[in-house]
Amino acid sequence: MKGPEGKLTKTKNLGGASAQVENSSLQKTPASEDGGETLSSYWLMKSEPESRLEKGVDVKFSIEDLQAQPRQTTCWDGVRNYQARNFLRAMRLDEEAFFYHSNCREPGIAGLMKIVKEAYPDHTQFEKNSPHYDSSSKEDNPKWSMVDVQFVRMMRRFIPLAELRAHHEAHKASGGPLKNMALFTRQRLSVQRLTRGKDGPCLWTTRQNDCEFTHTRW
DNA sequence: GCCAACGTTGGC
DNA sequence: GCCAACGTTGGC
Repeated sequence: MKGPEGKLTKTKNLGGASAQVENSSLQKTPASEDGGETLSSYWLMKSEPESRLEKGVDVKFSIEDLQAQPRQTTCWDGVRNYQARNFLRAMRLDEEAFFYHSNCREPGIAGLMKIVKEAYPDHTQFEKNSPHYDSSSKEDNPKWSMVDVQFVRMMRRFIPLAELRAHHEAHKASGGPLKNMALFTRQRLSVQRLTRGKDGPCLWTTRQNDCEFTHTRW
């Protein structure tokens, strides 16, 4: 597939040089003005980019795999942890999520995607041959949810785990924005919210920069 | 409700 | 492939 619509999200050359926002207060998010009650969030979601069999099924799903999907969109199935599930349910349309590669040779943030459908029941919980089948979940009261995500773009530069950790460690001492980053404080959580500092989320994107927190840029 | 056993996650 | 971290299960 990857036919006509592929261009939407790839190699955007619009805007490019003209945007000259500086730190903080930039990037208003496409927030629909609904009384301003809900601040939009950024998220981090983990997936394994290298092949691994789980109940005979390969669970590999890299950001390249997302990019190769029809309309570059997929459902994010298989989350079986309550805290992670609750974050899925808190996600709102058009919010952005960092795609994190885990359990692989080079762990780190590979790219960006956005939420294109809010939480609905994860059908794989009812599929007996799914690696994520849950016999305790009933169709009339599903336990597990998923969202649909769409590829936005690759990071201009891959951000390795080691680099995130170095910032996290430094911020633990300095009180910086990544001091409580769930990647390190909630080690096995596969869906995470990036917490807000007073100027915004601890980690987010801008038009000019792939990824930044407060005044540090990647 | 405690907590040991167990299973999974995920870096290294 | 090892193994530490940690969430879940289930006996009591």
